[in-house]
Amino acid sequence: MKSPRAAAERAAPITEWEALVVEAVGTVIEFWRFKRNQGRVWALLYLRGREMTAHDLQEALALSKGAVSMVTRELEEWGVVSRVRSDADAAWHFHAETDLMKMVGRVIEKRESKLVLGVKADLERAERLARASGDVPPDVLARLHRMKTLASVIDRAVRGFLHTARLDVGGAVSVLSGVLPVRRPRRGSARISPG
Amino acid sequence: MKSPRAAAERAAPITEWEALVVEAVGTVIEFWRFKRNQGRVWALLYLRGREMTAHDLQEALALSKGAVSMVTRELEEWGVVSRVRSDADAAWHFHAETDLMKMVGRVIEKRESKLVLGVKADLERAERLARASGDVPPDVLARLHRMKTLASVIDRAVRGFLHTARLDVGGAVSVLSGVLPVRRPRRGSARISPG
DNA sequence: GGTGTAGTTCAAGCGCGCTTGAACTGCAAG
DNA sequence: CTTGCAGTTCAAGCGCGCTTGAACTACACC
Repeated sequence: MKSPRAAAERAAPITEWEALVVEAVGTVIEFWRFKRNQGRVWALLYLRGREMTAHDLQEALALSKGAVSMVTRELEEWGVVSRVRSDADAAWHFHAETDLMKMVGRVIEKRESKLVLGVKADLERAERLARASGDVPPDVLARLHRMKTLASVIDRAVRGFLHTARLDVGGAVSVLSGVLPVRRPRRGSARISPG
Repeated sequence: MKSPRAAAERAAPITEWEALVVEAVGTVIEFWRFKRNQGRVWALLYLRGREMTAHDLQEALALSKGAVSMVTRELEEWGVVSRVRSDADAAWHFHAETDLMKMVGRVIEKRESKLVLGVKADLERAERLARASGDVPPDVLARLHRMKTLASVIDRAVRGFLHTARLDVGGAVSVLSGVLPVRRPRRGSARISPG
């Protein structure tokens, strides 16, 4: 064969239980508007806990060459996967970082900001136009104004969520990396298992 | 003509500023995984503050007959739009309720529950299978367990958000209906019932 | 130089959900 | 009964984003 090294370390085919985990993470990540395969790749890397080549990933997850390239690049940009050049092998090897949720939080926040800024600008322009036109009844203007208020309320609620999630996820990061978060006798946080 | 009543009350074509509002709400509602046209219809009904027929909506928002029928039925099922038979006209008239966010919160919560329950079940099954197979290294089992913990953490964060959002939106409802929310510095008992 | 493998890019294809519009029911007036 | 409008349904069409796979670059070894 051409590459005895790679051939020797042929990727282990994915097991049934690994597939369950991979698809579960894929489903969640898809729900948060990322690509399913991003979640699948991260999940497998994290689960196995050792480096895998692009080729390994391609076979284990039944992806095309191109898909692996795109997905890994995106995960790398977000800092949830890193790529190392191993000595024993000419190929790149990927391994999972543990701060998946930090990335999710960051990206969601950016998306939300963009959305909210656009909407706010549109509502304000609408209000200006409506006032300028002069023939808009006061009750309609009042409702328009209330919608702006609603937008702010929603915005604040989402930001509050992201903030809280970020904090909670601070614990989650530790959970993923194996470091136990400080046990606070808060609400039912007794879920954390001994390492 | 055939129907002098309807002809006389021809729907006012949508103005530029109304379009801005309608599209803004459509964008937000779409972001929350509802149909854009659901947001557009609700927004126009709410903004104008008076009843509109299916035909009015069709013209004002450039929708097809079928689309109006589907969208209004869905909005009705969620309780954010109601339908009344006017005396002056044989047709149904729609008008907007003000508790849009209550619906959004409810539906999002349902979706999230479904997702989380499925994921939890899958991860638990995976853990059982992995243990049963016997040849899974302990560190991998540990990571699998940690993923379950992460799932719980995320779940709790989302539920916290929805809870908070629901409360905040209690105020928002009042905002939309014109009743000013009481400025309570603390959350919790801010449930305002005008009736 | 040539050969082979690793990885990237992007136009074309595919899948999936939303929208359309024609056929349908129902009702009221003539 | 017929006519005409209001509203519903659903198969087919369309749009949009993800995936594919072939052509490409890059690099290592001979």
